[in-house]
Order: sequence, then structure tokens, then C-alpha cells
Amino acid sequence: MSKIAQQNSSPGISVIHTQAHASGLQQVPQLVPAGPGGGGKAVPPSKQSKKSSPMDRNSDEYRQRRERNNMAVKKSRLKSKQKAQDTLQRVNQLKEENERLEAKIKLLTKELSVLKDLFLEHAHNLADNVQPTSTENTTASDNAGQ
Amino acid sequence: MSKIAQQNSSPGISVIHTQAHASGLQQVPQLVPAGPGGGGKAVPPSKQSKKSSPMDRNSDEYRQRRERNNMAVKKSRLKSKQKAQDTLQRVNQLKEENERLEAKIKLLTKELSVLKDLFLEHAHNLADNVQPTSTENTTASDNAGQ
DNA sequence: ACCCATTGCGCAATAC
DNA sequence: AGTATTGCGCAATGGG
Repeated sequence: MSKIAQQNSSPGISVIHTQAHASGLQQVPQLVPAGPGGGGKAVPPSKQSKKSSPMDRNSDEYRQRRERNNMAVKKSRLKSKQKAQDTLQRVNQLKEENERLEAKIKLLTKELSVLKDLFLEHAHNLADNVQPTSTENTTASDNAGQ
Repeated sequence: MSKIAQQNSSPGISVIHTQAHASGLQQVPQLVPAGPGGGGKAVPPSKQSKKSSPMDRNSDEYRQRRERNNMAVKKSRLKSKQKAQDTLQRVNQLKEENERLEAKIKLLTKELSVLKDLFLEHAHNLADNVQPTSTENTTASDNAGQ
């Protein structure tokens, strides 16, 4: 998973791939009559030579279109790949953040429990009317809930 | 961004794509000499007609190999797509979890601040030797920090 | 009608 | 020897 093929010519630009792909496929114009049937259509007087026939593969315009499309395809794929990678990165980012948040929760929880304990202690002291001097042991009615 | 083309035949299975793609490309055997000749070779008896020549495109073996590869390609791409989707889902999952965690943090933080305030109040009361009866206003030295 | 963007597909070169 | 991946071009189709 490292080196790339780049089999056929086109080191980067030009070099029109004369044939289909890179081998022995012979191009055959094969202009089909493709009679559009009775598709007369009153409005668009176009010469009908566009959609109905397979388009001459030697046509300059054809090659041009192909070339453009190839570019577009490459671009699109690059973009897609990029996006995928970004998504992957996003996952890691979120995972990190998650850990951070969980750590924070842990800390806050601990702090809370400490404070609650202290508070309960005082409450008891007040209730028993005792002066807090040393460590108390939380006795009955001890439910902090959640 | 919804419907798929599926231009050439193959509704799902079989239908060997006789030609290149779906149009007028005529396949041309173009059998290069490649005569198996007397490919003797002691150990690897290969007829040398494998790597050096373009391989007969009519060859039964060729078609078989192509078919297999096509399958593999499809499979691989499906897998890849699946993975991408999973990753995307993972992102959403993590985002949700993140929100949950943040909500929890918010709650804990609030709880903490309340307790701290109460605690400070009591501290003041104790210090001033005052009986807590009504709402107190947290005056100076009021910093909960973070 | 025209153009670019996306997508399924098959081919060939590689990677494994 | 065989499958899995990947870059690439083609054609159909989706969207402006």
C-alpha cells in the first residue's frame, strides 16, 4: 500500500488515450442509423445528431468532452477521498474530546461527593447541636441519592 | 443524488459483458505471435505467453480472470462504502455522547456551585455566630473559581 | 442546451 | 496462483 501504478501514459497531462484504455480494443465508429423514429418535435429544430447517435468517437468534441469529464471525475474522487479522511479525523477528535469530558465528569463527581459529605457532617452537627472538632462518622439517615 | 444508472445489462448476475463497456468498442483479438512455441523451461513450465504478450482477450482463462476480478472489485468497493458509512455513523454516535456528557457536566457544575454556596453561607454563619433563618446574600469573599 | 459533479462499472497494475 | 485495492477512463445521470 504505497506505490501507485500509473500504468498508462499520461504522466500528468495530455497524451490522448487513442484507444479504449490501454490495450487492443479497436475503436469502431459504428454510426448507427438510430432513426429517432418519428420524433419530430416542433420546437427544437436541432440536427438530432447529438443524442440519438452514438457520437463519433473520433470527433474532436467528443475527445474534449471526455477529457473534461475525466478531469471532473478525478476532482470528484479526490474530494470524496478528502472528505472521508476528514471524517476519520473527526472521529479521533471527538474521541479525544469525549475522554476529556469524561475525565472532567469524574473530577466533578468526586468534588461533589466530598462537598456533600462535608455538608452532611455539618447538618448532623447542627442537628445534634455539637461542635465540630474531629472527624465524624456519618450515621443513619444517610442517603445522598444519585 | 439518489437513483443509480446501471446502464449496461447485468441486472444482478451473469450476462458476460461481451464488449468493452456498453458501446461501440469492438474487441479485436489481436493475437500477437505469442506462439506458445516450445516453451520448455524445466521448473516453471509457463509458455512465456503470460507476461510478455498482451494475453489473448478471447482466452477462456482471461475472461475467467476478469470476471473474478470484477467480483472482487465490486466486493471491495461495497466494503469500502460500508466502512465509510460506519465511520459517519460513528461520528454521530460520538457527537451524541458528547452532548450527553456536556449536559452532565453542566448539571454537576451547577450542583457543585449550589453546594459551595451553601457551604460558604454556613461558614459565614459559623464565623459570625449567627443562626441561619432567612435567605442570605452571598457577599464578599465569594469566588467559586472554575 | 451546456457544463460540471457523481456514481456504477470494467480493466489493468499492484499489493498482499 | 488467487483475492483485495487502487488509479483510471467511460457512460449515464443528477443538478445547476
